[in-house]
Amino acid sequence: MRISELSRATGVAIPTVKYYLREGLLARGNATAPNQADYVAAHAHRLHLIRVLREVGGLSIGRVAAVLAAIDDASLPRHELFGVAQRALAPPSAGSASAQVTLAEAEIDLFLADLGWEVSAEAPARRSLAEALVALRKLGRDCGAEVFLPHAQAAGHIAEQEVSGVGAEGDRAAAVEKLVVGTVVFEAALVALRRLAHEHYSGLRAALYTPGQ
Amino acid sequence: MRISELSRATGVAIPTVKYYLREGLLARGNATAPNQADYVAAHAHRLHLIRVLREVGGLSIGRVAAVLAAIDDASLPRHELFGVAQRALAPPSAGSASAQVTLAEAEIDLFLADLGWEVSAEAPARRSLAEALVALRKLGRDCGAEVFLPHAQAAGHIAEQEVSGVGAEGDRAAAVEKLVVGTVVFEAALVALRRLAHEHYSGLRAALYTPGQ
DNA sequence: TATAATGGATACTGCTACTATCTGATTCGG
DNA sequence: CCGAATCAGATAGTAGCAGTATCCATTATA
Repeated sequence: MRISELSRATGVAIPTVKYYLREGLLARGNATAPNQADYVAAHAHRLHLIRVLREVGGLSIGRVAAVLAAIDDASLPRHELFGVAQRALAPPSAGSASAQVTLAEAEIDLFLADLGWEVSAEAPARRSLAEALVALRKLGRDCGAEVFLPHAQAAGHIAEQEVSGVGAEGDRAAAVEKLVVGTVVFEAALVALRRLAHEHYSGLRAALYTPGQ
Repeated sequence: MRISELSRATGVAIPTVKYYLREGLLARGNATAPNQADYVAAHAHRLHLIRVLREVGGLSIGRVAAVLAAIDDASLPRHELFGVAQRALAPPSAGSASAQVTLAEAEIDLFLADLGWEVSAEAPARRSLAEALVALRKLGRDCGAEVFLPHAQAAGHIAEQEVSGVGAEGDRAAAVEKLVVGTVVFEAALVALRRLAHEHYSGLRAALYTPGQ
């Protein structure tokens, strides 16, 4: 497969493919001549993965690179895959937290302890949750971490099912990829479904179908 | 309150405040002299809202502007608020869908019908969900819309509680704002909680605490 | 009154994610 | 076997976004 076929097969423009090659996201094809290289199905798959992470997951190219590095790193022990994948997927938390956020993080820790959840102190999602709490307060809602209880229960439900569904089968790289794709794609799906459910449970369907009223 | 006090009170740099003024996200202060304007608490609140939508919600300035326009539009009837807010918050869906996505959308419609959910055909989240399904397929997972069933149930649960919690009290603008903030902030919280739950339910805590092994 | 800060306009910057162009092979249709 | 098209790779350029910086003629302040 030459670059133009790869491009056609995946729907990614040739200059973009070249850009990914330059950035090291995509391995170079097997060179058969100074200006001829052979790409195989694995290249097309990798290209699809890159695009899904970018477009569905909204990851930057740099973050995609980190995720791919985790997928490719054969030295990672299996039991660390989940953590590494999560860290690679996490948004680049803005350096040091404000005092408000640090305070909120402590509240979040208590909340998680009440739930019986054990998470590492470095989990990026801890910070995100604290920031969400601070956001609510800045906007005048005087609430504690317990506002998140319904969401925590729902999240716990899904996560339990998802984790049990990820078997140990397949090779290591395939397993990390599955983890990453699951995290990213089902997150997008969950968010979309919540919004659809909002629409359903609020009574706005009629309003949307008859916008004139 | 002068601009420097507004800046200090909210933690937003003065040039950034000026940028928001230029873009019309923030109303100008009441001018008391050619180079003196008075800002009030409402300005600080609006500034906080802008930052939350940007940083927690990840919205672009353009999208923030659309959301604020919906909040400020006094002519919107109350029963359309939810729909308008959702549309304003939605990511700018890339024009026309591919054939694959269009096909997936039909499957999603069936899936939603099976759930008994009634959503408008223009709901942007429908497209997002279809795109998630297409992403899974591009990566070699041969699955139907029913893979989303657990997520749909969880999303339904939360949405039901959230919708029932949003009363009709307060003035109209405050109500839309609450809707928007709830959608954005609890979405971020839900996503963070899912990741934390992943960490808890997979057995990776020990691995993270003793990374050397 | 000297110094600093203000509001507003205009111009500039840094970053990201591509695009475009160039070059010297190489392949392919006739 | 020849000329047009295509190729891989390198280098340079672009568009858009979200601020930043600078300038100006005031106005507040020590």
